[in-house]
Amino acid sequence: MQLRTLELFCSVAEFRSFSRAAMEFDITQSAVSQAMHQLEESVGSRLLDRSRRPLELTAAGEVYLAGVQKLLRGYQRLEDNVRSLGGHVSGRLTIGAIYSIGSTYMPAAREEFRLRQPDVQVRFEYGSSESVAEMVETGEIDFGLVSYPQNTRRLRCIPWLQEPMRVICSSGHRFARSGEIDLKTLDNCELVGFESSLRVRRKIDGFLSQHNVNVDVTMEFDNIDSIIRCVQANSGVTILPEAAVRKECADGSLRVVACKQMRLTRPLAIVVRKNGKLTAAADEFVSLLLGRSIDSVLAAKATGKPTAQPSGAKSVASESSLESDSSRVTGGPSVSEPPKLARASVVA
Amino acid sequence: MQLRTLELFCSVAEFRSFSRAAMEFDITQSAVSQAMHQLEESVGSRLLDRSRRPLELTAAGEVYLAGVQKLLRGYQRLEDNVRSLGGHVSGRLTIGAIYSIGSTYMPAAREEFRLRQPDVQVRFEYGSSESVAEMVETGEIDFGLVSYPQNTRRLRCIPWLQEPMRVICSSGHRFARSGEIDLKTLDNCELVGFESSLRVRRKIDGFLSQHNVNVDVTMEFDNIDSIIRCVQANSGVTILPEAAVRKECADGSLRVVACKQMRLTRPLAIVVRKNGKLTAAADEFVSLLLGRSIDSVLAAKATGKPTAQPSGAKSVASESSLESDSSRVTGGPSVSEPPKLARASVVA
DNA sequence: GACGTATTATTAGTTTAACTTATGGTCAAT
DNA sequence: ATTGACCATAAGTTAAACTAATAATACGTC
Repeated sequence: MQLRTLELFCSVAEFRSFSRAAMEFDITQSAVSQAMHQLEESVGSRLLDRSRRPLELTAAGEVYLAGVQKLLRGYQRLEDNVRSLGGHVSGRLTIGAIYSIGSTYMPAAREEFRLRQPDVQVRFEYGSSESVAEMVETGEIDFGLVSYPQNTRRLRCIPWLQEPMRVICSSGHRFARSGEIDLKTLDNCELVGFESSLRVRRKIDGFLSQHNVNVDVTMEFDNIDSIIRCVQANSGVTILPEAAVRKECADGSLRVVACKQMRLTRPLAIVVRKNGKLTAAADEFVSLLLGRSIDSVLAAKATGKPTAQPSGAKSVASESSLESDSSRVTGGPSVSEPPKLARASVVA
Repeated sequence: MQLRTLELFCSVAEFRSFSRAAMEFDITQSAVSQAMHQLEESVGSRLLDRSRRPLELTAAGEVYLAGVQKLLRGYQRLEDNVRSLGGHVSGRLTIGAIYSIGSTYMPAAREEFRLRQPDVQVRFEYGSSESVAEMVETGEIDFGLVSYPQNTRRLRCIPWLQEPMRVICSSGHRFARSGEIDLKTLDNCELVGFESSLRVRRKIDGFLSQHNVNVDVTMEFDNIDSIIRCVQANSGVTILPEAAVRKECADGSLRVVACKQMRLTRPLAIVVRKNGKLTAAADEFVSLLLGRSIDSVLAAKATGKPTAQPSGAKSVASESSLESDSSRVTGGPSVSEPPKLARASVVA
């Protein structure tokens, strides 16, 4: 008897429907039907009366439901107890990330995680969003960090950050000396940019043409690091997520050009397998990133209600300068310290 | 999380050994190792300290053990409750049996079972011991009833009856008029018997030659029914399980010839898959046959202790005339009524 | 009462998870 | 140090769970 089957039964009882329970668990109705049959066979008596719509619990079903709910709550408490008692989590943890996330957020996240869970060996794998997703699917990595997330049959994407995209120029560029610019200023400008095959490029192109701005992308790269070095070397201009150039802004080699109309964000997400729970270590890391338990996120998705962030729990994002106001986005060397991770509350 | 994994953990904790727990569950040590690793990962902390021999529970492990034990007991109680509350068991039940068991014991067993569980549709499949075992393995039948049981990698045989073998003759044979005979009387006798390829035949041959009795098997058959008809038609002699000829003894066409030295039994067994629990219906039927819960039998096997039969619980065997004393095994028409099934207590 | 819609059941084929086999590494006792 | 009992790990196999497609069934509607 699978513990999950018991949860499934509770869900069925709650919704009075196989199909809706199936949705909640991201499996097919057929799977639910089979599981419930198996459950009834194992218990030895009918639990559900399917002869009416919506279905009803039998007397035995009611008793069983009450018992199972109590049991599951008990197990949940036990697990929490033991987890806190064991204190530290052990094992290995492998995380996949796209290059830009890896170099931007992971150093701080890794450091903070090391403090919390010193016995977990963390390893990173870098690649494109696609290859990261694939690695999640094959189980090569525990979870992935990607941009422009896409759910698939086996993968679920949990929204993480909306990175503001900014106009970036080298300190030698004329924009560096101008104050705030109008988006129109970019018209007919030469830009360093992403390869046209990348989703981020298409998003930027779409945004600019939407504002009737025509740009000339003279050099294309498939990763942020190359773009940065190119802009530095050639006194160029580009559009990048602000967080990616924090270091360069701090040392003065690049500038964020203030531009109020530049309202474009790059969505980042955590991608996990739909089936197969995360390891305890992975769970902790994700909680650290989100600033709250992953369970609360998934639960919110299921019920449709938005989840309030528990007080005192701050994510990587909330303390980084991502939601910076425009005063910080002027020509000057205004960018603050690298992102620090808040001590997020861990339990669900 | 599999409920079975939790039980496995309890077993590991009890024995302080992976290997012994593996034995109890009839799986390999490797499987236990993997399951415990998975459990630790899911719970999020080490439960076992493997760095000493014999292994010890960690602090977290102790807490977890206590909690899990309570939980499992709770679930067991819940299941019992619900089962009794649901009252009757439903579903289909398919039983496999060798011909002789089918015709001897099953009519009465089926009748008794119908009284207890009127909502279960029982169906029988007949075949040789081998083909029955195969059907159990493929899941074609819920369990099988065979003679000369043999455990395999996937099948477990639960001893059921030891059928006494008797010398049987037709009413016209000279033995029918003699009183008790000496085993030596059979020396150089013509016998109707089983095909030499059958295990039962080899057992009989072995027994007779052990007692220096030489017989001449003039006709061979692969099933009991044919032997019986042959003996009836040709005034022959044979050696058969007593229960198989009860009807023929009752109507006078055959006689059981008393013979004290004839100490040979044919073991019958219930054969089930090692993995995959029985359905509730199958469980009930097996309990009926054994006169006690199957769980008690398996538990006894695991601990090595013999299990006491609960008072008031009688099996098919205990009320049939299988353990007949020699007074009933004389030449006369002494055989009593067909086997009746005791109302066995059902719960574990 | 016939029909359409929404739901569960069933079957066959696929994917995932569990287990076995084989082998290597580790602890403790001799 | 050597041995023996024990647990870990990897690769391959078997069993369980799930999906996809389709049939059967309940209920509301005309």
